[in-house]
Amino acid sequence: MGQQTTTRATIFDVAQRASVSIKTVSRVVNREPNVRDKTRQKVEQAIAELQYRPDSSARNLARQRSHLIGLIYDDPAAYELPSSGYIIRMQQGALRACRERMHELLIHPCNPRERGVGATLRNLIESARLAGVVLAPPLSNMTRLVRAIQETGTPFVRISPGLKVRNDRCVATNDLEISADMVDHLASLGHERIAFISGDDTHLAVGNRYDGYREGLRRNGLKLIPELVVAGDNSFDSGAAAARQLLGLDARPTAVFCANDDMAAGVVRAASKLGVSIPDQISVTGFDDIVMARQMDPRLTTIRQPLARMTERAVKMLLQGDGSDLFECIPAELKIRESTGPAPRY
Amino acid sequence: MGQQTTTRATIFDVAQRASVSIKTVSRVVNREPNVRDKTRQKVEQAIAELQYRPDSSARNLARQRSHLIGLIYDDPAAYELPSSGYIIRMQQGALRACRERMHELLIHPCNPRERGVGATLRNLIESARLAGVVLAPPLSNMTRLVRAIQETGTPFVRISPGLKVRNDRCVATNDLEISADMVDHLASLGHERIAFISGDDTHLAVGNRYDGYREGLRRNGLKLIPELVVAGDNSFDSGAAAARQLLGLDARPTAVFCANDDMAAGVVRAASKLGVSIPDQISVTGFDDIVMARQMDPRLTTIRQPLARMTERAVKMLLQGDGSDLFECIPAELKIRESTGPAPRY
DNA sequence: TACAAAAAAGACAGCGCTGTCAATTGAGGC
DNA sequence: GCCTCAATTGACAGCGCTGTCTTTTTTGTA
Repeated sequence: MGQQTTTRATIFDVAQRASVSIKTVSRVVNREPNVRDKTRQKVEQAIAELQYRPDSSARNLARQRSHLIGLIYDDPAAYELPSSGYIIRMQQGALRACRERMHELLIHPCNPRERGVGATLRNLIESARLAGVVLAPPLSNMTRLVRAIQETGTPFVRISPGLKVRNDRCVATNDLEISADMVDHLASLGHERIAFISGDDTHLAVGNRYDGYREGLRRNGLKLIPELVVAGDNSFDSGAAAARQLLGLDARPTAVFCANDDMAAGVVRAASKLGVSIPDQISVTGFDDIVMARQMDPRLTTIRQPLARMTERAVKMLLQGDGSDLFECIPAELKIRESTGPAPRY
Repeated sequence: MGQQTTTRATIFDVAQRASVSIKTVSRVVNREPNVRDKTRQKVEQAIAELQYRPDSSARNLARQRSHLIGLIYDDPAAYELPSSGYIIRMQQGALRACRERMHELLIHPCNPRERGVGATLRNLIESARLAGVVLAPPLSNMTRLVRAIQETGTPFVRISPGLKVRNDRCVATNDLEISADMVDHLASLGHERIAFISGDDTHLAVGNRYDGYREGLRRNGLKLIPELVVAGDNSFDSGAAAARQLLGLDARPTAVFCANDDMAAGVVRAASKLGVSIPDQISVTGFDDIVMARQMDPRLTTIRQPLARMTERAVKMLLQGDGSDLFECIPAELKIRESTGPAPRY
């Protein structure tokens, strides 16, 4: 229809067309108060006619901060981790909140072992003048990084397992509690010899899961049997190896609680190779609810962290403005499926 | 150490400290020519002392474009797709190139079925003044979206399977050719009855895979047997269903080529439930090389698309400046593993 | 030593918006 | 109708940088 001027309309063009000052246009665009209805309409019409879109760069410069939220997480490329689901879910939540608040999401995977990450991070945050930063685990528990971000003075929220509150904003989940609940579930099925395969403990989360396991045993009147606690490294293979070890025991466990789903998948594989049937002879549970958990046979009983809701909440905290909410816990969920069943009778 | 002034250093502060004009500082920062070595050093020292970081907003405003690259892809949240690995790999490649070129990556999943996506996209691109846009499949083949982006006049590159070149920049992969290669592989193992499970064809890619399958049959002197071509929908379950159908045939196929790994996993599951052993009784191949492909038992023979390298290349094209490269094809790779073996003798 | 030409450095006007504060208008009370 | 006060609206100075054009300095040459 209308002829496209070669240059984009600016706030000035709109003001002229609506016969008001640019400040009034600014008020309308930013939904500021003190604009008469009739004026607003005039302006809105001019905006529509000119297809005016505020220029973020100019706005950012004037406001002294951008409309960008940074999501910072452990770079999977640095390790070959199959953690894509984890990351995607966090991105999804953050994106939801960003959209709602008219912000955009900048993703910034980073390798914490690299020299100078702190400086790089500071540089990004300061030069882009990020409106806020969400720091995902396990980075959220690395003092060096947290400090680097603090130094910029930019608002940030840590996504953190566990409850370690500091003086900054944090969204957590009840991973310790829910791990104990998983033990409850197993205990209620009659299991007494419940093994635990732990993971790589750079993830603080993993420690919490173990603590939850112990808490679960305690409150179900079960005692911790040292030989049933095996160290894994979060990988499928380490799960399989741990399973072989556990299944070789004279007194086998009747259930295995794995600190993550990958290891649980390894356990399932190893068990089926050894002809041990799940859940008839041994129950297996994981943690994370990765996509594969629903595609395994049997489908894996596991724990689903509310990752998307956590980052969504985090971004909202950031954009709320008031530093009110300092801490929030969003509960994880037990997903009971077919890999757990009644304890076998001997 | 040094006292932190409460406000950040600006280019003006640096200029003053180095006793030069702001323009000279700008030249140094942007590596422009015509700066004497001695001057440069003076400026660099001042920059270091003041911890000066150029303000992107100001720079973007002056330059009339941002340092942001937009990566636009099909929103997995809109479908419950387990496509996270696919997305992460594309992000990784784009991020690599962005870092190298001092740009940042904005991710923008979008649901093409939604009303007004085009407008939203235009709005994003224009108001953020993106430096460039990378459009991932299957969006890269949707005329409506491509047109919306074209209208903004912002440089963009389509990541596309197949070779359908238009007049814009595009990074492709040889999915048709490599699919035919997969058939070569099966044929070389003695297979003659090779089934194909197709996927959802909103992904143009899927059509190419089927074409490649047919091409492969042709060049190996095998004829297409209609009852061996079954429609799936890219899901695990549809793969399993298709497998049951194929295995129920009087004249079973000895190999199944699935248009993606999820379906292949479904096939493997269904086969093992039916007591059909892989690869002894039937060979199975997939497409995508998802993480699970390496964790299945047997590990899945499949095709790996160079997703990361494709987006990396795309971003580089964008930032190259010269509109030279219009089309580039990066070859996919055959990953031969244990799910394929010699055809059974009857 | 002098002079033209090239190289280096600077001056300054924007880029398109928001924030502050001043000016104008409208409403209500007398 | 006039005055006061609050509600609206406008004027204008930045925000921190880059692009263009001008001025100054240096280099090469006769």
